Amino acid sequence: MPTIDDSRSEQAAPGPGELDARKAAILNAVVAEYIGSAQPVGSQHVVNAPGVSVSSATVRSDMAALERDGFLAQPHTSAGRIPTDKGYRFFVDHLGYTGSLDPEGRQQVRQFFDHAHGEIESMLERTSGLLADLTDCTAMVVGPSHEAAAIRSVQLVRLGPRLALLVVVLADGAVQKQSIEFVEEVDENRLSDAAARLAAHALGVPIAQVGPTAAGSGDAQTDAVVSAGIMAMRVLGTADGGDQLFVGGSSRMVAAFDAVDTVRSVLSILEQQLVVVTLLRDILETGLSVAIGTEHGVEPLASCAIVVMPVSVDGVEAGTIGLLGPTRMNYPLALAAARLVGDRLGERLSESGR
Amino acid sequence: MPTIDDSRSEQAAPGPGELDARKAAILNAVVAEYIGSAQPVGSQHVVNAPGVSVSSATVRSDMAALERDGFLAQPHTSAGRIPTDKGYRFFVDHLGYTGSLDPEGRQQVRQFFDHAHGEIESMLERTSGLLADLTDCTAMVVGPSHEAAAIRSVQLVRLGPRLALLVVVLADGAVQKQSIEFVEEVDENRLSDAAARLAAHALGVPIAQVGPTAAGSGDAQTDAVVSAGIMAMRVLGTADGGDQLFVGGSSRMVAAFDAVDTVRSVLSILEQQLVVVTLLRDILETGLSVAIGTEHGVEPLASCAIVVMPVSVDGVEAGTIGLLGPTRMNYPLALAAARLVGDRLGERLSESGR
DNA sequence: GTTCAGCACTCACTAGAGTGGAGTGCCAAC
DNA sequence: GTTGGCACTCCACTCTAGTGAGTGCTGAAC
Repeated sequence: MPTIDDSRSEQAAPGPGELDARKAAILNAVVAEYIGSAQPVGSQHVVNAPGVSVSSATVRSDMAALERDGFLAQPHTSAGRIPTDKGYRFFVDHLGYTGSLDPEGRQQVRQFFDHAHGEIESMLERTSGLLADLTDCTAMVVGPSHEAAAIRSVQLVRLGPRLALLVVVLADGAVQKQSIEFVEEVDENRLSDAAARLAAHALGVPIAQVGPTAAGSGDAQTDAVVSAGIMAMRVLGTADGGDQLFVGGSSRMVAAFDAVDTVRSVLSILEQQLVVVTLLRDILETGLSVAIGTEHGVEPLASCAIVVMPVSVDGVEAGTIGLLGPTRMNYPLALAAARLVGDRLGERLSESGR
Repeated sequence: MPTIDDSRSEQAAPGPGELDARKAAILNAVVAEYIGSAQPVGSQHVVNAPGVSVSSATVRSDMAALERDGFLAQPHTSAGRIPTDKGYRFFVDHLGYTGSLDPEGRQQVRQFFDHAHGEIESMLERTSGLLADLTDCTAMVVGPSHEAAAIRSVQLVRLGPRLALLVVVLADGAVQKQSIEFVEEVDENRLSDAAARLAAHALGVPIAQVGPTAAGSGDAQTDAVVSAGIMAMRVLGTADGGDQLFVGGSSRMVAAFDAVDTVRSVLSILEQQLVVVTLLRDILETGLSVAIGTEHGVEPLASCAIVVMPVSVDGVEAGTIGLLGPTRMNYPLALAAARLVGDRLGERLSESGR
């Protein structure tokens, strides 16, 4: 459909939803400036941008066209333009260069991962802080899902006469627990018998695929303990409890909006783990790496944009990184930071256990 | 200096730092109204308060005296008065009735603990949400310290040729883990030997009191694993990692202050686990249950007040509840909520394991 | 000497008028 | 299609009263 024309620039023929090269340049310039200044951008500010070598009058007529097409909006007549969600969308879709972080940022990331230590949870927590620092956004880090991790150890630890703790260790180093209450006292022998049978039933099996029943032993009480243990494992295997969320730099949302109500509702969303985890997963599933405005469907975040980046551990998409900011966030920076940190984090998580 | 007069009311002789009955009533009325309205309180608003049956002119002269003594302040001449930190301090110190929650609140607490279930972490997390709901403050819940809990189980789970995970289960149901990396490959026998010796060394001992060394076995590699395991346990036993903090309702700080900067700095404090935990501990140690303004010494929280309440598990102070709000927070409500929820939570944590 | 009505005064807050300036849309000329 | 010029729009800011809640002071009453 696009025809090659004779122009010296790579001016694509504007198809539906497309823009000619100059309009695209103007739109990009408006978005870039608005991201920096948060002020409506006038035609005069754009004339010197690369790809725009025309007068301000021409820019104005192009801007009017961009407004007609829904890429820009005017707060009021006689004000400059601000991008619409559609405008931001075009901007991120046409980010030509896959930008990389500035040297200081790369240095910071390198230092972080050189000195990173400790258990996975604390590392993810600190990663969220790093990302928030780099991008001035709120960072969300979802830990690797344990669904696929094989069970390495199953143990029943007595806590009281009728209470025990099921402790499951997974191949990826995660430890999960679930307390089990018995209807009647269980003696030591039966408990260790049950533990042995649970181990036999579940060792090597991914936690999400633990079967519902195991062969009976003849002893009713032991059987009861075993089936309680299996039930507990199946509870652990369901997704809800498995995903850990770490949110860093939520205070950075305070300065992002003028309206106090907006800040408040955004922060309360961030307090709801399940909502955030689901949101990130949904965005990832649609194949996007950026969700702008209402694209994700969570209404209180309508004035926000979210950058998501999967984290691959041993080649499998395991965790997720998310960056939350106002729609006028610095997309190139956010994307670059998410990509770099995501890659490094994935490498780091892959190599542990070698 | 102050003389006892013939008054029919139980006017106490105002000692140093004390106030006569009417001034106290006026101060309390000002604080109470300011908490509700967040507006400077004029003399006219106070004349009908209990204990103040004088004209506004008299109230004015008393207010002037209260201002001289540092209990009240004026934003500017010809404005009403607002309480100073000292004024709030007097107010909370003389809260006559140990108020209790309103019926709906009590109902909410009852329902919560009737339906509370799941592991301790998620319960504490949800408790922080409950407290935030009840008081409209930000709630902080510090989980029971595990220092005194005896070790019930020690296990070494292999994750890789040179990597194992130390899993320690404590009597209170907590599970802690620490990964251990070996300099050379360790075979299965040595690993289980080491695990057995670690268990023998540590079982029944509180995690914070695990001894530094255990008897050697003669086999150098096993000894190395054992001592690595002991080291790991001692790391787990140090306080830092042990205290878990759950913060709920941080979005409620947004509306508490006019200044965006204040909100931002308060929220960034809340992101620093260690700072918050230390802060709560410090306040508790001074014996206060309320720290107002600068009393706690954390500068960014100078316009905040903090209500703390220890949580007793089995008669021992184990966890802590904290409520953070602006200095003009609703102290009676916050104190009542913290006390009730703290008590119920303590009961709940005590009974588990029976 | 404590209380109180009266009074003059203070000062944030609000509304309205005026002004400057950034920005637009339109148009005729190139 | 592009451009300089021009009239117009409208926000943001300043300035100026006017308003009203609230104060401090004073002198008289109890």
